[in-house]
Amino acid sequence: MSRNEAEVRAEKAEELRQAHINPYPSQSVPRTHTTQAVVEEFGDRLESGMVDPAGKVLTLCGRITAKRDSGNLVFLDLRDEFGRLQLKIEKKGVKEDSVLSFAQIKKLLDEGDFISAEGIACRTNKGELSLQVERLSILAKAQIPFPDVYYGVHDVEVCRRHREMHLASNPAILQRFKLRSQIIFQIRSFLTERGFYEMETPILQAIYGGAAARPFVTHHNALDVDLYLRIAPELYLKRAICGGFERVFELGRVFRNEGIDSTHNPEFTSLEVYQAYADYIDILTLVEEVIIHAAKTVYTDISQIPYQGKTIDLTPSYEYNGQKHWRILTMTAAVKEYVGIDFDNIDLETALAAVKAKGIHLSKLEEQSLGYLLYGVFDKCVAPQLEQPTFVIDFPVEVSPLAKQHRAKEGFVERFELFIQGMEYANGFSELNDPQEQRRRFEQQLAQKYAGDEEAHPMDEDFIQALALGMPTCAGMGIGIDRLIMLLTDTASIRDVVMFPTMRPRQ
RNA sequence: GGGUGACUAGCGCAACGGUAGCGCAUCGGACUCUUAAUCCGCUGGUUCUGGGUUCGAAUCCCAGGUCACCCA
Repeated sequence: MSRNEAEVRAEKAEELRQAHINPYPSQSVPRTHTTQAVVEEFGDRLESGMVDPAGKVLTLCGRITAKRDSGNLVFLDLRDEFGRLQLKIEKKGVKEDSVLSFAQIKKLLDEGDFISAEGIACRTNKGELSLQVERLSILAKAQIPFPDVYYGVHDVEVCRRHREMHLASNPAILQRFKLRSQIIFQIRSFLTERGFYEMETPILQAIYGGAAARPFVTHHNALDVDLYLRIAPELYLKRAICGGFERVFELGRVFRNEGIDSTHNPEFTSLEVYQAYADYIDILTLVEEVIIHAAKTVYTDISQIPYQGKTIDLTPSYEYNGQKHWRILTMTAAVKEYVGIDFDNIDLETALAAVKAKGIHLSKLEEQSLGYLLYGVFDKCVAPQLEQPTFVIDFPVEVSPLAKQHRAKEGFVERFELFIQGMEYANGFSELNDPQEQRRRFEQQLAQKYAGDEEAHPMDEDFIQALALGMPTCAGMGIGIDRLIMLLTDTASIRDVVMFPTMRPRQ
């Protein structure tokens, strides 16, 4: 029975211990240079075959990603977060007081091991900038085979279940998640500079709300009550506005108990922003500003965002009320343009016949009223066709229980959604602040819930009481951050911008 | 929820009804300028799981599992 690689590596760790070398030491490493710093300091110096004449001793640390052994000379590739540097290790060059002897380096080190190396910058005969190693020690022994350096890990299941392998074997993936972090930082600082305060509202909620979705349920033992993981922070953020905050946001995780596909993960990151004394066009403008600011952390030219073979243009060039925006069209205009049915001048019976004549399949809910029908037709037939950034505005009141009635159009609310590449990126509206009207909306939602709509909004008395205390004119918006990061990192699946996506547990 | 496809050594793949094989890695050996190092040699398998058909199944059939993609 032969040993597998994991057993071999465990034995190597044991052999280090036998030699009184801890394969997992705890001392901090006095790093003087990252791989990048070595390139910056010596990159345009040193002739081939030369060693830094100043003899400056550098200390680097990182992970071995390749080992090339040619007898009394061994080359290791050392990778840290910033890049790669070759270590040149000559038998005669390793000092007596090195933690690992030349023989131990050859025999006991493998790809994946973390090490620290002390030596002098040099350039090999073949011209590669390297570190001529004098002392080398182990920081952490890797005990399973390191992903193939040349091929990397490409099995999507391994990449997602064991993201550390994906990251360790593929610098481009590490870069994607660095960008994610930078984008989120930029969004936070943009809003903070604009006077928005970041809130931390409950994730465990007794009544979930703020969106149309099914929640995850959990149980609090001491209170002996079921609690829901939030599907949105909306209602609490508006209560903060009722209390006197004028500009608030929350950037964090929300949870929706629904299927998993390339644009849906059960937990995802949302940004919600509320601004007092603003209306939906003001907050639509803020959506543009936030997304453009985020895009500028990645691209200098926002008119040429590459996404899955297409090019997205984020330049606001559509004239609306004297301002430049992304394309704006009302939902009825959109349906008229893309489907050819004019919902502004039609009754339910005629509309139903027209929709059915086009072979569009409808749910019971969608057959109930002109509003549900309009939204259903838009959602199925128009949204998937909106490739360049497009705001669709003025939604039916039936599908918008938290939005304020339209100032001019009966049966509609002041609401928008942003679509890019047929996908919803943002949603916002002038917030309903009339407590009596809010109660009526919740009651209508309850009626739908009893009629079988599992995503209908539940009644929330605490929220109505907050509105009764008074909420100023106000508008708010939400952006799906994971989808935005997909767009800005040209990634096809949400599961590859979420570092550890939800997967069915093994066994 | 429905459809399609994938699953074989640590990794990447082949064998398509007739003895499970190749490359890389691991392991042993050689080598002071390699960089997917090279050269020589040796290991390594519940072919996702269970059942069926067959003289014989990785291969065909049925059920299940995981994943991916598409549709609702």
